[in-house]
Amino acid sequence: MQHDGIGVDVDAGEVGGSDADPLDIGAAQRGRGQTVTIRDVAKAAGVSPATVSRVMNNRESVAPELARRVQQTAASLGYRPSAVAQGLARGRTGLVAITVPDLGNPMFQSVLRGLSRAAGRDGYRLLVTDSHELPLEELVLAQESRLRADGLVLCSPRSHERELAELAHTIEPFVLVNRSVADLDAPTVSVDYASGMRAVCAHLAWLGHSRVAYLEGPRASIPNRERRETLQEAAEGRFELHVVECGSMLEDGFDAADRALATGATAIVGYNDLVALGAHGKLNEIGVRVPDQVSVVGFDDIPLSRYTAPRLTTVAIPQEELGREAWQRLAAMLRDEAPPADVCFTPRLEVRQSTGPAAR
Amino acid sequence: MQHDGIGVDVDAGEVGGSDADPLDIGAAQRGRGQTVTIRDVAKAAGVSPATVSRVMNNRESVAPELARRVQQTAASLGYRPSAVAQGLARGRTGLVAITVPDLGNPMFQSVLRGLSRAAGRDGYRLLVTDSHELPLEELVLAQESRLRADGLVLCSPRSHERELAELAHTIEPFVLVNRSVADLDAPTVSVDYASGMRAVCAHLAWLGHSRVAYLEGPRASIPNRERRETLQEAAEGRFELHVVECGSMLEDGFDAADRALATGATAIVGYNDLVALGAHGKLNEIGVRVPDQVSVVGFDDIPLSRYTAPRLTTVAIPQEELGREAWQRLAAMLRDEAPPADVCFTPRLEVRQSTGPAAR
DNA sequence: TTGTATGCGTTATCAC
DNA sequence: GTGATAACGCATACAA
Repeated sequence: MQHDGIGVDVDAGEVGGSDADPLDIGAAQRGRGQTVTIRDVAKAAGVSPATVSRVMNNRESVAPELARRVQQTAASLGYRPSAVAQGLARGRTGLVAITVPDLGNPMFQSVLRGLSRAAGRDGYRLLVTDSHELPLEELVLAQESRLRADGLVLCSPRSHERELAELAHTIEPFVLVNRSVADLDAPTVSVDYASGMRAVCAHLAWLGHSRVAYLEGPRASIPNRERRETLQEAAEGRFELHVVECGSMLEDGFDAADRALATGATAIVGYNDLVALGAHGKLNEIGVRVPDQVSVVGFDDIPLSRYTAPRLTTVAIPQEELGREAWQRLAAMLRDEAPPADVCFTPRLEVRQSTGPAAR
Repeated sequence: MQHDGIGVDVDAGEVGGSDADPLDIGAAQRGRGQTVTIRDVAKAAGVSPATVSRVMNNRESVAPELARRVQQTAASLGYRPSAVAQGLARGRTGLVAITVPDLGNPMFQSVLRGLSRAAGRDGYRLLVTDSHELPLEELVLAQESRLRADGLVLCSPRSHERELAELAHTIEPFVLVNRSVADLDAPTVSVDYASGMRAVCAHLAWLGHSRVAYLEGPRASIPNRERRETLQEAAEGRFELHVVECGSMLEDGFDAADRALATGATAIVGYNDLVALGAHGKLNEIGVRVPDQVSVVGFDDIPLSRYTAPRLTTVAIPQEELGREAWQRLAAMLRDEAPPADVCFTPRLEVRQSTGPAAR
């Protein structure tokens, strides 16, 4: 702020700078930052830009002593290579993009963390995009962020298969998390939701529940469809299932709780933990005791579900591992290698305190 | 994460990997993607690259008909401008970096969302970095991400004043959220935590609590210091205050609850909502009733605190607004304008169900 | 209105 | 080992 001259003209006409000002050597003609370029360092150190580049990248072929000198002048000038220019020259940005339906959902955060850690170890940074559960924006955002990154992780994409398949080539290389798409040979990391949901069913049936409400997730969500359908199948002959429109967020669950109760259900299964917790919040507010009067089940096992009162019974999925596995595949593709085979995790039912025998 | 220098990237040696492929002559020599460049479009449309550029950027000075033709050939070729090249040529990337101490904290997510929405409206995307509450990594990460973006938002920085001031010029332009730094004229968006904490004090005193435990946040956290000190001052003559080491996450609160109880406190104040909820989880587990036996107070008012059982009494801070205001200032700087004056929000005590009269 | 020629900051391919 | 120099893909003064 204080260093560089006040009011450096936005678009100084300096370009032709034939007048070599000793102080202001060919400075950037645009914007703030008195950008120190590789050339400035080269000039100051009395070497060629190529050599400076070699030194900065620890290329072996530089005389040790020269290297030190260059490093010193670089440091003294405060030289910092432009990531953008490097990106252009190298053909890679060192960035990996990821789009999620809702950054506010702890489940996606965990995936993010897994990805971030794994990619970070390889020197990659994350470009995060939140599509706000909007299928239409999703691919646009994905395309756009892919443009600034070397690869993309599509987390729980809500887009239609057709559009996804159509635009696939524009976001390549990418890997799918939480969803597989026919006609697409993109590496996929998924979870066997059906198995998890069947476990929930068995659990509730065993507890004697004869009427269950499912708080349905966003219509565009494939995991929701899989969970709902599995629930419907598995409910057959065990209990009556009522599907209640809901959503994916706390508020949605809160708002849907009434409708769930109206079905006479003694157990409520949420599309995810947030929805389940939202519903539980409502039950608490209107004095319905959990699990004495009504049982509540979530899905995902976000960190918080372990700390609520009562602790939430839920289906645990290996969230960080999803991120790690996704990176493993993307990294392979970035190296022009064949990615590891698709993987599908089997979730585990985490029985805690929010479920109990059916009230009678 | 790795320090810079060695092992900059795993695949450094690979670059030269594939040699001249007879198929993609003159095309990008590296990696996948048979990149369609502006030149290809120009050639195919029979115009100059400059014209294509004008068309792509909606410059007025192109004949309507020509423009359409160019657009069509561009579309048919599947041309998509390289964001990296644009960044280099324009001198701006369209990216804004933000570093937060913990992406897993809903409080920061809300700030993120506010920033994302505001910046998004101006065509900017977010480059998010999580410093994992590590003061040492923080600035390194910030510098690095700043290099790929046009500006930076430092959210609740944990770094020492000195280092921050020293490296300030390397991350400019930037704005501070949740912390002001003397000797630094960076635009700042903050919250008057002291006022919020005093409200908590008054509330607890009024409820008759004579012994209170504060679950302290990370040592490097300035907000923690401010909250703790305010609490200590305001406690004078009203109640006995015990400061308990804790942290910033759910687990930390859970683990610290025992120690808080051991002080004989009838009220527990958490550094933030997560910690408070974690502690509450523990209380629930060991059968201590909230608020009948022990009151619990949080800080931040994350969305979830409204849905817990009992609903959490907490200090509400305008999270999304922090993000919005931050962008307003950064945007101004990016336009070479003077940023709006610093702003400091006054939080509001949100009295809910987790606090009650002192148990006696 | 359109084309030409540079520049953006680095990397990489050559020669030397 | 080191130094010119051509990409990298796009934007933009300037000339036409």
